[in-house]
Order: sequence, then structure tokens, then C-alpha cells
Amino acid sequence: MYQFTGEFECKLDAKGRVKLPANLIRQLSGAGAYEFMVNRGFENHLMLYPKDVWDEKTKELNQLNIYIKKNRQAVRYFYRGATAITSDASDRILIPKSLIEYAGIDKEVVLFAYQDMIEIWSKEAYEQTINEEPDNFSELAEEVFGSGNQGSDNE
Amino acid sequence: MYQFTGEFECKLDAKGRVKLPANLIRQLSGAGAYEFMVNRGFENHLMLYPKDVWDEKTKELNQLNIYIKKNRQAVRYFYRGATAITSDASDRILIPKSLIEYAGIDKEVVLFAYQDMIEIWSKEAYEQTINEEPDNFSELAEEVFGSGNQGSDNE
DNA sequence: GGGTTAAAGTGGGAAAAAGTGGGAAAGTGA
DNA sequence: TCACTTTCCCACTTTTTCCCACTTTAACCC
Repeated sequence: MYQFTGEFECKLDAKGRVKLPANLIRQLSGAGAYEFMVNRGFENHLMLYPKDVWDEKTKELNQLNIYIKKNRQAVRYFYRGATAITSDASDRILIPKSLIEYAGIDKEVVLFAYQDMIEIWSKEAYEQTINEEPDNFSELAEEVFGSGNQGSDNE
Repeated sequence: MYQFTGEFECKLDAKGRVKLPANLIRQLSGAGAYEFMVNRGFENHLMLYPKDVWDEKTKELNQLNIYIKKNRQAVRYFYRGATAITSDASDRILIPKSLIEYAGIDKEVVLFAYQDMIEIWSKEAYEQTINEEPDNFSELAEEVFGSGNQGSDNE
């Protein structure tokens, strides 16, 4: 549906808004008014999904029988922090306070887009996380991309 | 019938009322006057159901043969704490004292909406429960988001 | 390259909407 | 009747939204 790419540095303004880079907007284009869902990512960052992507992803979650404990946990874990947001006339999104805190965002923000989602990081956390990876990266890459069974199948 | 999403932070006022966030109200919309049922959730929280959802759910329960002890127990377990509540003109609901206690709610409340129901948590309890990753999460995720059915079906 | 123009990004005022608090009437049970 | 809870309503505060204007960056042309 989407195929985002790019790493963008942005700033959070005093009201908690982030301008979506023009480049990213172009990648979204056609959609018109931009509706998103944010939630908490697995590391200390946020995930931003275009509304339609979100709907697709949660479709299955919404079918789960929540009287089974495991399912309840899955639903909660994925949905935690979920908040709908819409961009304003200047293509800015307002990020909820609680999520800003969660991601440890001060002012400098990094948007990291891939597949059909966009990660939102505080710049600090982003640099740290990224810089940690290289030591075992080749190993990792080999594991993930190497064996041929995993990576390239769909899309 | 409904497809709620979102995590909302609210406050319990001195009278035990919680304002339903405008966003959530929008998701309910059409229904008009808002009638709900609350009961105790499985973890230390409350469950809030729109009246019609509740009716639907209890319909199933009412099919059960209550001459079987296990069924009786299940029915009781589900109904425990069940209370009908209506929102006031400012879209607030009054939560019964006993349930407030049960959920350990002081002032900070989190509403967590998914599927056709809304969980009501004390903020503390919520953070604790939600932020710890379910032990077998990757397993769980695989099951739910399905590695098997991932590639080929949709899009 | 330097100046000019357009696009992108930033900031903030002000109206509108959402959220909060509480007084007081109405209802309820001891 | 009194004490207490619930409901209804009004008023105030905070947040969000909408809009405009300014600064900065990129693009273009001579």
C-alpha cells in the first residue's frame, strides 16, 4: 500500500507539534487529509501509521477472542498508547503529551520511515539505538538476509 | 457493531465522575444518549460496554444451562459488579464507589478502548500491566499477526 | 556566484472545543 | 426528617484547532 523510505530530522514545537517533512508528505500523497494512528513502539519510540495501514494491521487483532488471556495481552500490548491524530493545514501532527514522555522526546525528533510505517524517535534515543547495532550487524544481517528463506518473499 | 480504538487519560473528579474523551464520544456517535454497563474486568480494571454491546454479550450467557455448576459460576463471574450507567450532559459517567475501589482508582484514570469495549484502569495499574511485555510475546505476535498468512492474502 | 523567487519549516495569536469543578435541586433510604 | 447520593446545570480553565505571518532553506535564472 505504501513504501516509505527516509530518515528525517524534525523539531517538536512548543505545542507538541511535529511538521511532517515535505518529502514524506509526497510519499503519502493522494490520500488527501492525513489521518494517522500513533502508538508506543517496542523500543522507546513511537510508531506512526497512516489510518488505512492501521486498520489493516488491527483487523486481525480485532477478531481475537479476548476471553483468552494470551489474546488480551496481545491486544493490549499492541494497542497501548494508540491515539488517532490528524495533520493540520501546515502538515503538522500534534503528538499527545503522554507519548512524548514515553519516547523521551525533548525537541529534536527523528522520523524513520520504512515499509508502511514511520518510527518517531527522540534524536538522542535514535542515535544511541542506531549506534549500538553495528558491532553485530554483519552477523545479524547474515542471519536475517542470508539464509534465503526469510527476507525477500512478499511485497 | 463498534470498533473502538484509543488510549485516553482522564481524571476522576471528587464526585466519582469521569469525562469520556471527545474522541471516544465521536466513535460512539449516532447512538445519542449514552447508556453503558460496567462490570469488573479480569485483571484489576473495569470494563465498560455500550448498552447494546452488553445486551449482545449477555444474550450468549443467557443461553447457558445454569443447572450446570460451572456455568452458574461463569455467569456470576461475568455479572459481578455489573451496573448500568448513563452519561450526563457533559459526557461524564458516574462510576460506582465499589468499582472505583476494586480498580484501585484514585484520580488518574486510563481508558483503553478496543473491539467493542472500553477498559477502565487506574493509571498506575495500567502502566504496570501494559508496559511489561508478555513473556511469550514474539510467539504470540507470530500467532496473531501470523507469519503464515502474512504474505499472500491481502493487498 | 549572487540575487530572486518559491517552497518548506517555524512560531504564535485567537477562536472554538474539550475538560474540570462545583452549587444546588431532586431523589433515595435509614 | 436528615444524611447522603445522583442529576442537572452553569462557569471557568485548559487544550486543540485554525489561521496567518515570518524565517529559513532550496531552486532557478541571469
